[in-house]
Amino acid sequence: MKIATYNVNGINGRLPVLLKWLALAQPDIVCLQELKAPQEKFPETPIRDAGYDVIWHGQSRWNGVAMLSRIGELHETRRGLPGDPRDEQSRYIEAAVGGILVAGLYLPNGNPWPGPKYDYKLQWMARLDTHLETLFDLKAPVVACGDYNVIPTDLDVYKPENWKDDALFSPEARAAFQGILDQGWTDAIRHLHPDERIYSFWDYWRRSYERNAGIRIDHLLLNKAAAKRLKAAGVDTRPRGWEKSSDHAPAWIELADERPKGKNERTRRC
DNA sequence: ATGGCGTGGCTGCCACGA
Repeated sequence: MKIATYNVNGINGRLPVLLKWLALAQPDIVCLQELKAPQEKFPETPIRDAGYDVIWHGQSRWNGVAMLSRIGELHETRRGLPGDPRDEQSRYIEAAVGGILVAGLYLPNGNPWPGPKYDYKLQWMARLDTHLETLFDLKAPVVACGDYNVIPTDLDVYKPENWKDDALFSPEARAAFQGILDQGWTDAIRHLHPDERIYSFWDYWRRSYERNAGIRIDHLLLNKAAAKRLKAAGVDTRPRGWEKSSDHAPAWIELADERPKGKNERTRRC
């Protein structure tokens, strides 16, 4: 089972790129961020025509998250991150599908730092920490993926000194991300590639992608049951080189199929 | 150090992103 997270930076402007990538990569479950479309302007029909069930939480101009599945119906368990009823930004959606629980999130950018947007980011991360703690111990596999807008370590940024004053690389944001990992979550890409430079975002300007001047901010976190099934993880850089691309590329994992139970044990041994 | 580019919304710009 292949699960991906992709910040599309505008779902309607990006639809041809998204559909081309879905056909190419054939992901089973996809979380999308930065739809930049109100609820009624989400392109539901072309996505369903591509073979996916879909749920989404839109917002005019900014934010917006969606989830796609081609392995069965999405059973939505939550929209909106709990912990602040006054928060009206569309940044969190959660659903059960195919025996696993998937959370798709778009963590606030937080720039400029310091400032109210930065405060909102840290508050949002504290709420995420609280909520993910309730999901970690579920018996079922849980995948919490999305644009975290956090560069976890120096290995995740092409030139750390350029980012030292940025909210994506602030000590507090990094500590908050580490705090979530300390609950026991596995950063899938880093776990399988401990020393490799892997990026998921490249600025549009200064030929950043051509120079591979990127950062890794799109993450897939796995609880114990999900980590046990982790087979592969990476970033699919192909669409980043296409015309009219997002500035992000999709990050993905592959989970092993659920192990057959009971009567199949014997036949597997033969 | 600054600016560079791109999206969407409502009209010649502005807010926002990372």
